[in-house]
Amino acid sequence: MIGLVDCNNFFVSCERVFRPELLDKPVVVLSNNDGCAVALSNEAKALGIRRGDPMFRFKAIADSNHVTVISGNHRLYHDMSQRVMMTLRSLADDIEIYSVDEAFIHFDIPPSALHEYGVSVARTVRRNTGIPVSVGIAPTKTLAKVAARFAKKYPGYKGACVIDTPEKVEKALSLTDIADVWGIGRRHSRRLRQLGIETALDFIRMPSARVRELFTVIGERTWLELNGTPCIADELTPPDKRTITSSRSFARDIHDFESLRQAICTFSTTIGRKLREQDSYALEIQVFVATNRFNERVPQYHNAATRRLQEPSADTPAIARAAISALRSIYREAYGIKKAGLTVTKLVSREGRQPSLFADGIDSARRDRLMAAIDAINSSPGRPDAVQIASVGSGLTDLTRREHTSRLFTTRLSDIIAVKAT
DNA sequence: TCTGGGGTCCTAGGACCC
DNA sequence: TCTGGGGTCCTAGGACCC
Repeated sequence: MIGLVDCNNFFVSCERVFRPELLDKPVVVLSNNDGCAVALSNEAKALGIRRGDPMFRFKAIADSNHVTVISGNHRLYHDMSQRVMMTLRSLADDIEIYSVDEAFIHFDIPPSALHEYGVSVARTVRRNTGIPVSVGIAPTKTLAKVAARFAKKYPGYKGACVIDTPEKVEKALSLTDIADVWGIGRRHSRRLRQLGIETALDFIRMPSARVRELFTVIGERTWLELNGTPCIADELTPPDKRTITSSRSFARDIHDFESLRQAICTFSTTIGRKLREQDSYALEIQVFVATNRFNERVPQYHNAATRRLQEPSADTPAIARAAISALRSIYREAYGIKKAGLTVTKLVSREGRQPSLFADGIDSARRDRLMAAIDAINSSPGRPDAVQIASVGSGLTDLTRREHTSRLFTTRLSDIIAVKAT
């Protein structure tokens, strides 16, 4: 048996830990630029606001219902995530971190004690971190996801639902809409509905060959998992990323090259740090720019350019230089750019790094030491951006909008809440 | 006026090899 | 007039996830 632990309304719950006055109130956490709803409390969902809705469209509802809207504070959420995962590690034999708010847990518990175990996991995470979670326990990961949905939906489960018999599988799948199955997205669920498949139970009764024909081996894997055959491998140590992207939409259309250049340098800084964190080196970079696809009144332009680095690199200035060169080749004065980004690809490990025959004058060992020194300074508490490359300039601060910020309750000394005023 | 960011995997088709 | 068989690698596009 495997367990799935899923944090309820995670970003909203993080904010509520430090602002308990928001409990039982409608709360929405926004994406970059305060653009879209990315997390909602149950009370906000009940008002009809949906994940992904743009703010300008639900603003009237939010204003008239006293909805608290908060700009995303991802450093806080990341820190809270680590606290949740640390607690899970103490409760399970092994954990697989699946996303910022979800983890699979492995354990050795007798069948009769599974529900009690799940309840205690939920209770302990809540007590240690303040974050409410739902626990699903079942023979496969996809079924554990189904179980966790029931645990979240029905308070009677006390936070944990176990699916451990064929009868329970059948009951649960008959009550699960096909669109709510992990691995079945919008397109596939629409296709399945056209074929008369409404529930997960209808789906597992299809012939597997038919499923494979329609949805390839991925769909077949979901079918097998729902039928009780585990097909999703355990990943106890997460594999290195194969591509790394940093990108942003801007609050307005950007018409000057200099602002874009500073944005690209900021993306290079983020990507350089992430490459070094996993000890990878990139051989290729791609820059893209795009106009506002929602605004039909402005001329549209999308373009991307690729550069190959002289040798595999995790050196922020080297990446930034190549990225600026690529940006220059696709920048067109006539267009207002709404979104831009940088991706590094063809990543290799330290051992796989082959120096260039022609890269004269690059002392990569020296550059590595410089980057390591910068990373060491920037990772000291409270100073994430202490040392920057100068070409970052003012970075993204003037280009993006955050009007409803919350505090860095857990990572900045001056933001820690006072329990009692002195 | 205002619409997010970061990933993975699979497949088909083209280029190329012997 | 008639034009093979078997393979790899890469990329773009489409699907999915959080």
